[in-house]
Amino acid sequence: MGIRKLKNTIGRKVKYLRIENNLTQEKLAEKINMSREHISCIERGKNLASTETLYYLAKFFNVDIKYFFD
Amino acid sequence: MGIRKLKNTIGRKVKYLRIENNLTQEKLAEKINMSREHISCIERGKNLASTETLYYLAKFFNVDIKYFFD
DNA sequence: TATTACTGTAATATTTGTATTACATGTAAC
DNA sequence: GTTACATGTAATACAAATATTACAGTAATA
Repeated sequence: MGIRKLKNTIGRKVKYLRIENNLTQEKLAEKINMSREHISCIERGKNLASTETLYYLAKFFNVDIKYFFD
Repeated sequence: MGIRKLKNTIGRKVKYLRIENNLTQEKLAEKINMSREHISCIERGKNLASTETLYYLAKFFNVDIKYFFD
């Protein structure tokens, strides 16, 4: 899998978890201390979430890091 | 786990996998297309490997991404 | 001792992740 | 149609990841 596909994969997972947990981008942003705009970019596959961000997302949603890479 | 501990944890794992596979920092750097200096920093916990780097490391060493996070 | 291989480390530059601000778009309810 | 909420998106700026270059240190070995 290349970098582009990786961004899309992670983006889909983040969006799915967010919706599943009934959170807006803004609420999620508050929870993990990041900007709504950046979450939007990550979900749309424009940006690649950093290691730190993925770590906190996994922790918050109580999923394994592995989940984001499938 | 905070960011500092995360760096150290990942660094230890990278070094362990590298030694276990009988590779020098330089050889590993060639394999995954990154600089030896940066691998050194990652192993010593000075830098945090990016999502992209962790992905390629996991692929190369044939381990799950989860491994790097304990 | 001299040499070779491996690693640490600093300085500088580039790229990318992220925040902030601002505005546009969409969508549902009223 | 307008109000309110959610999201897209662009511009600017900063921080962190990474490359490059250069040099120092350490250990093994001829």
